[in-house]
Amino acid sequence: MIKALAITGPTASGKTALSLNIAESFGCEIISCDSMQIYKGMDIGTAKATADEQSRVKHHLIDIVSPTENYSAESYRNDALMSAEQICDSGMVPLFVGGTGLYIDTVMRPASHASPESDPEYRERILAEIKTDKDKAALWSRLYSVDPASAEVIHQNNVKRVIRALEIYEKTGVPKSVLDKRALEGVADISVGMITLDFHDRENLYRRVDKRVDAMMEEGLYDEVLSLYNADLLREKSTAAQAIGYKEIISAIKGECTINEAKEMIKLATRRYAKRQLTWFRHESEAYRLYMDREDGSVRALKDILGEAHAFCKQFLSNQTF
RNA sequence: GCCUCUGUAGCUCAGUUGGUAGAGCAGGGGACUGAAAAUCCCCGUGUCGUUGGUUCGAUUCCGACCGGAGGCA
Repeated sequence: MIKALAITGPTASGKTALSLNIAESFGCEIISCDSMQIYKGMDIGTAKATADEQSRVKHHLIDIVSPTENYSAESYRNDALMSAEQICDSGMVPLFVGGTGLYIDTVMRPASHASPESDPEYRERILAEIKTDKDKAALWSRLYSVDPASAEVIHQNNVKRVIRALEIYEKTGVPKSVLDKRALEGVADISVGMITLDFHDRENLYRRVDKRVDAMMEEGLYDEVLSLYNADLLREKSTAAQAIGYKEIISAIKGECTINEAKEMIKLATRRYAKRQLTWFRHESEAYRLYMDREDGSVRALKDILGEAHAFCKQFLSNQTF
């Protein structure tokens, strides 16, 4: 059983700074838990730890694939567990840091279940047929006839999920709902002590988001996207090209909007993303909630935040029973 | 100074032939098991600028006043 720490929370909440401090204090190596920082060359827009910061603490799962490649939650699970084992073998503590809720959850799940790999061609083929609401309803009915339990929990407009559930049934002959149930039976290989960052006053978070986007623009986000785009690394339907900060700048490059408009759209999209992340981490009931501001919304001293985080990590790492 | 248009949800605006109102965006809540920074679901009471008048009843008609835009002097 591997014991690991984790720091999660919405974008711009202060995960990186906290993680460096914790890593240096508790002898950790960091495993990034971020679906976009895996891509090479996407540095400014994904707010990767700087080269300097990465030299202070070893980081894993950053810059591991080209923006043109496909990656997935399950690839992440495999890579992350492998990294965690390596880190433990070298006598260090794995520290997961990032805001991709699905990714951190895959790590904490019981052993990988036998769902088939996703098939981009299958998706494309089905997606191409879906034009109207009627098509969506028909697709959903198709799922209902083979896997009613999944159909009932997936809205018919959520075409991506409907397709995935159908794909699983057609490749394995077993409904997704059955596979999911089986997956719950195992035992996780890893025990994670998770801190999730939160704010009493959401405006405090939104202000940090705005400031960060301004900073990214000053650091040269436009040029970063432009050179990736010119090198044909941000292709239309790829996951990387859908990243916040990248898709908006691509629009500006194509002349669909001004740079300033792109900047405002990035701020808006980032705020909405942060909100979704808050929703995700709220259901992380085991996690320790660490507030970055006081209850009245005023600023909280950094040393208080660090003190609270240290206390949690110390307690978790010394606890022998789970 | 006079004339015309305009003032409705945080923003942009519909609408009510007089029976107290609704969209988009923003915002809030939620879901999430191999695309996840993606994808999807749910949520709209606001002195209808103020104040008089007509009316059983006005946000809707009339007057005055106060904002805003334009035109003529």
